[in-house]
Amino acid sequence: MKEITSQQQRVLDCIQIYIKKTGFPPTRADICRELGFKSPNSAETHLRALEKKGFISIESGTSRGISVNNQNNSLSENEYPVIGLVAAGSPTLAEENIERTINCPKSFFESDFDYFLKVRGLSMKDVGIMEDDLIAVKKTTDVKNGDIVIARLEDEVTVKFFNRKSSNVVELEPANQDFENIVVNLESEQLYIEGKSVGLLRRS
Amino acid sequence: MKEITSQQQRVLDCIQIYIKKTGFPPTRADICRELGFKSPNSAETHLRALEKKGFISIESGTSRGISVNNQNNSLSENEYPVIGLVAAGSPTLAEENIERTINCPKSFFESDFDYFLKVRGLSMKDVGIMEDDLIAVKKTTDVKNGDIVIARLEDEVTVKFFNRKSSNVVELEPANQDFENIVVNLESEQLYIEGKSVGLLRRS
DNA sequence: TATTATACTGTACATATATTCAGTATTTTT
DNA sequence: AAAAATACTGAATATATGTACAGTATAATA
Repeated sequence: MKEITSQQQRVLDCIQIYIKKTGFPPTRADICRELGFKSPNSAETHLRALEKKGFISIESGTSRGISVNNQNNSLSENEYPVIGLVAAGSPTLAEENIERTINCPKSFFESDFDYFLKVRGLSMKDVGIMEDDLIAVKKTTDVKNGDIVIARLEDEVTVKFFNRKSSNVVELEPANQDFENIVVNLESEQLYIEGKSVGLLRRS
Repeated sequence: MKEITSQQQRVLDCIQIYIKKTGFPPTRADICRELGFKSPNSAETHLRALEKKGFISIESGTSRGISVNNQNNSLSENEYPVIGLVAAGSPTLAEENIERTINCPKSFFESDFDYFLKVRGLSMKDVGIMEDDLIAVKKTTDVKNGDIVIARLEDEVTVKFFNRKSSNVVELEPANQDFENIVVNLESEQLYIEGKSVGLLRRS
């Protein structure tokens, strides 16, 4: 995705506002009217530039055939995948791990997030994370002590408090007295931090 | 909103799928192609019927000028009020009780709901309802034993399990051993069931 | 320095598209 | 029993719209 110019940004904004307002994309003439251009070719050349840079797609020969490309992945802007049981060693977001998707506003939680993780077990019961709850997970390795993290240890994915004891030792702490702390020696064991919890959803 | 016929539903579905797939609404010819009609007038009459019944709007003289009216649609988003501390005796949804609103899809929880209630206290801790959690509340008095209800007892609003003991006695049961059951004798006390919990949201 | 990208005006035209009119037939409502 | 709604085919047409072509001008790039 190349850089967008300020005028092209104006046109892109205009398209998105028009769609939001009317439900369908603008014509070249509509864009001219909105932005004060006097020739439909002004809009046309901007559209071609936006298409070349990947911001929109244009269906040729089709009236109002403009669609705005969602910069991120194939998932539509507000569909978030729900990850259930993650198979050992497979990438978390692999298609076979996606149980279903949930339509949710992007800024629904305090931070943006990438997927929902369906909770198994009661190891975080004391902070109100129950079986089958959906944790909103932000993919990041930038976690602080006290964060609720989604960690992969060997072939196990687990949700725990993160607590770095020293440069080589991390403790994963449950919030349930029936469970014990997991002490990870980073020299002998591999610990992947998949992300951290930024919110929770329960649908019952 | 009048009743929709099955063919009209097919056309409406076709429009929504087309928009989702392409980013812009279909033409009459597109609808014919998708549904196997041989005359554009077949689509036209269906569109007129859908417009008359309020399911869509048509911008006349405008190509692809169809917009789906989602006000009652489950996909549409809505602003839901967040109710915090409810003043004694005042209606729950009175403006002064609304802390803020949250934009949330209508069909976000299993059942539709009316507002979010911000939880105070830990009386339902053992079922994972923590302080400051937001409970999605459906306004209803139709509750069953075992439902988590929002009940008003005298001037107190509380979240508890509902348990009808007899025609005149209801028990409100916490999910926390530190709290005690509230036994309500309906003959001597007034119990208002404001609604029941249909989901939970935590934003941290 | 030549070339390409950006940022427009203005005209023209083929065609994509909405929309009307004329029919036919069945079902639902009044 | 009549009227209205539903559910189509088929043809015709005005216009809404994409798009090419001809210019002008400035900034960025090679």
